[in-house]
Amino acid sequence: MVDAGDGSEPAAPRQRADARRNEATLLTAAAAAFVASGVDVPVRDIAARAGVGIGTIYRHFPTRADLIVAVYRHQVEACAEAGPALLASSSTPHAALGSWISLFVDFLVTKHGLAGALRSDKAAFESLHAYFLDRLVPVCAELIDAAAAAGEIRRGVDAYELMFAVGNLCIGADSNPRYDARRMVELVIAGLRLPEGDPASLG
Amino acid sequence: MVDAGDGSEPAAPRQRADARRNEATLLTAAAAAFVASGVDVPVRDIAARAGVGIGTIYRHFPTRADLIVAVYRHQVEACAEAGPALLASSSTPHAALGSWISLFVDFLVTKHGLAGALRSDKAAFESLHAYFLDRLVPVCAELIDAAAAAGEIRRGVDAYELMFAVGNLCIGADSNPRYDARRMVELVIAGLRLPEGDPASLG
DNA sequence: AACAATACGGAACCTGGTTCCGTTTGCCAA
DNA sequence: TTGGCAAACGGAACCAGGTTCCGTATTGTT
Repeated sequence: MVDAGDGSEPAAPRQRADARRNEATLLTAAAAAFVASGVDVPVRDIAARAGVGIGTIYRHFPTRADLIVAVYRHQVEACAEAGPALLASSSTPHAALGSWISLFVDFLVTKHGLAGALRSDKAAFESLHAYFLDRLVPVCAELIDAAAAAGEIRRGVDAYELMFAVGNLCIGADSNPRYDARRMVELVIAGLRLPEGDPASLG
Repeated sequence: MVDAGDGSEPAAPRQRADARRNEATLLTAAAAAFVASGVDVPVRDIAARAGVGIGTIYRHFPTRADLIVAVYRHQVEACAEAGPALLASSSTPHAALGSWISLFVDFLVTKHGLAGALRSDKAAFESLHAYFLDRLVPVCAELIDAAAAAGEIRRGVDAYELMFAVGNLCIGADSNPRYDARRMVELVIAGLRLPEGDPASLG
């Protein structure tokens, strides 16, 4: 959507070679730092790891959220794309929804602190939140609609709300051996099912 | 229960009058500050509000968690005590569990940022986390056991895990009009129910 | 080779938590 | 009532981590 129309990358008013190099270096350094110390790792540490100054990191990634998004973009995209695929290949829409959410949960819990960062109220993380939501909520909505249309789950479930809830459930899932986010998310997914013989108990 | 046996307060090697006064002042100031700016309000703000120095606040409440616990102790106690009462007065254990969780959720979502603080990985919040859990997990376990014994919910649900999950679901519930934690928690509680036509899934 | 634009580094600054110590205050005993 | 001392106070100072800013170095072009 930023593309000017030519071949590959867009309106970039040509970037200097060292800049491009540094950006790549930073990306790998950040990825490594995130794995080693979580997404809350101090900016200075990432800069040091990449062998660049603090200024450089801020020039390329004005907010920490930009850096996180850049590092995980591939995986988020993959997750988004898996939605329709699962819908096509699963036995039922509800099964597809379950598998897809499970994919998302796996992604989140394996990134130290990412779920927590998503929920931070710092303005800097706003765009991180927004990116995840923009990309994944529509996919989730599609799955929910399909399951609802098939009569497998209750109606009126909001995709945004569900994604938000799942994200929340993943907080602290790493770092706490007594808490298994997957199990709790499963409970939510189970709760979506229509009560089989008891429609009256719905709110 | 902490009382040594004499009249009122126990082994306190007598506290100076001004100290006692300041502690009370701080408690009210903190409560007000929490309401106004959330539990993350800067320590300096609380001190200013109470008209005392920063040192004083740290002397009385070495960590922010201590302050939070002190401010909300009454409500946590009340919640804990409501457990057995609900079990006695509700039509079914599962209903009691639902009502009790709902009580807890109402408590959490009305305290700006408290749910988030509970999940902070800062060491200072460790004791906050511990207090909530120590006090409420046993109550929750009792309700779960009763419901399981009555055959209303699946077996093997861990009280700690459930409380953790519910706490997580409350994060961001204030401050985000599009997210209703109560609804999501209800989903979890619904998910606890035994699949009605599927006795094979019983533990 | 020289110049302008671009990018870099990191010192400096800001915010907020935490510590420390010189000063003040309350309490008791003489 | 007063002298003395431990308790308590206040807030400056320190630390950590994020963010800004600007003098310097690098790139690429003419």
